[in-house]
Amino acid sequence: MAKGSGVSIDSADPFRFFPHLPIVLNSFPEDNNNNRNLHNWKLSPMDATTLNRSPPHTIQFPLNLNRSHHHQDSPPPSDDKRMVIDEMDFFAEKSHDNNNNNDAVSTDAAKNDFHGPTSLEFNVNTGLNLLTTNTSSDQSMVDDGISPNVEDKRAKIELAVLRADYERMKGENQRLKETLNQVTTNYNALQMHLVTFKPKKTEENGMPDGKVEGKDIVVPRQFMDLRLATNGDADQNSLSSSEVRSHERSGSPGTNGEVKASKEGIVFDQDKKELHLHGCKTGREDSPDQGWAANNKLPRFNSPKDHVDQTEATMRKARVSVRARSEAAMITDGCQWRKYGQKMAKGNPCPRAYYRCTMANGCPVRKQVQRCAEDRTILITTYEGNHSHPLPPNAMAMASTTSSAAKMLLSGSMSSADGLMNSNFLTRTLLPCSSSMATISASAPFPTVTLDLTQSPNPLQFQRPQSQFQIPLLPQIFGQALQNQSKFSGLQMSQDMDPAQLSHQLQALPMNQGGQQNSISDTVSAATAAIAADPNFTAALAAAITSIIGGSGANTNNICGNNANPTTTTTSNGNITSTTSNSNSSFQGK
DNA sequence: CGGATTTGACCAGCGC
DNA sequence: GCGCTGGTCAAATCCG
Repeated sequence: MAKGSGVSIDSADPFRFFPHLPIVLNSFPEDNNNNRNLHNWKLSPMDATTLNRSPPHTIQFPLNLNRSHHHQDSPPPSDDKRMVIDEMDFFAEKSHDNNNNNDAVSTDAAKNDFHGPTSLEFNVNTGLNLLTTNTSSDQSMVDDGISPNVEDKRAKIELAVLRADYERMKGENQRLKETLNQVTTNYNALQMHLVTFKPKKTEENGMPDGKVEGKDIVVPRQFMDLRLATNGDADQNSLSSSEVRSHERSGSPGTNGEVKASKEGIVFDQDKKELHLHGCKTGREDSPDQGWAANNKLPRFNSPKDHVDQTEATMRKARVSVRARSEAAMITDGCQWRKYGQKMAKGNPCPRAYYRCTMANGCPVRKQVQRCAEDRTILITTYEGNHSHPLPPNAMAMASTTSSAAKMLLSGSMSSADGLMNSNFLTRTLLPCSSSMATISASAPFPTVTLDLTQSPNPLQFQRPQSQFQIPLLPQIFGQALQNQSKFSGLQMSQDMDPAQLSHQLQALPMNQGGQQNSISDTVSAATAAIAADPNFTAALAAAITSIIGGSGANTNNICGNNANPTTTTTSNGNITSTTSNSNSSFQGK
């Protein structure tokens, strides 16, 4: 337990288990029916995803099916696969999409989609093409040698009908998928525009971003903040950082202290040093200047926008640490990091590495990576700050999760009358099924949410074996849950805060920082909710979400999900994945 | 050669 | 005021 450094993360916190993933897939009805196979393969979901976007070589299991397809000569796939049909279909579709739009002809995809025996059969016939063909093929299958009876014809017709339905369904699924993709792209595009224009706007207005921004978007504001932070402009405003610090110490409301004060104001407003949103006591929390906190000191708020900024400042202060088993030096979260320092932390023989996001100039996000002293197989990654730039799909999961957790943390703390965080609230929020997947460190200098992916689920919780692929989804869902919760809590807070503040806050939530991710996740969740009603689309939706979120990364390695992360691209270590296999270290990927 | 990493120096907050 | 600690900077070094 390192002292107070935000790190308390390490061991200080009573980590709780994170019954992750399993839930996810299981939640999908179809899984119950089919997925067993997938689970066995451990690839499934991801595979599906990867299939969709990655080149064939990445696909292992599915490909086989495809091959079978391609090699029509080869014997039909085992019946086992039949079970999976539905899921595969979706995936297939994706792959299909990826491959091309040419349904009819290449139908490859379509055929591929059908891994099931039926599919095969169809495929063989279908290879030629449409329903008609299929029918014919069907005939061969059905009739073989038998005289064409009325029944046969009926059967054919039925098959044709089914096939038609199938095609239709496929089409729908595809459309849904396209819609999701569209939304995602549009969102990213908007995000980019915002990032581009926002600064100008605020400057032009000469207004404290507050208002304008508030309405428009929060992201920009962050951006502004970030710039300030990075540029060290804060000082320009009036006081030097040192001055600020001195003020803080003295307890003067101005300067940096203002940030806090204002923040607090959001909640209680007064008690400056005693009660903080964070639930931390004064001491270190006041040392925003330190390390990561440096960002916090930067923005000084004199304008009305203050409360908003304050909120964000708070956000930046909030930290989210992820504990995961990994042999890799660092988990891959989809972002690009640059190491800028390494230090030995007190109480831990393992050095702590400092990284900063390099995906965009001035991105304030930083992370610390350190192995747990007690169990060196556990890698503790602590994130702080919000990205000031759009994130790649494969980075969204983690970013979304962390930002959501941070929001959650903050909102939770704010809502609490005494300034203490309600860990139960948070934990419950995270996942209904889990009561202890996340913990909040009240002792840490900064509010810290710890997501422990190293522990096995609670005995009472899901025992079911987990498969790796589940992991990827978790973060997203997890993040979503958090987000929703945070929003929810935000609403609740309304009671405690003034309308203006609330509005800002609410506005901030969606777009905030990792904002884009939030939006996306929101979008996805919304779509999910809408479609979920129809059980028939559950699987499709699952596949779509998976592809967009986890798969988008396109990292073949990503099987591991973020959070643990997906070791995406570069790093190669997919370890984490296994790591997450909370169920046990057994998986540790190697 | 350019970018990333390493590593010691430096700064600031905190406790004594 | 001093020492400890966390965090950052930046020159030196490494690597592709």
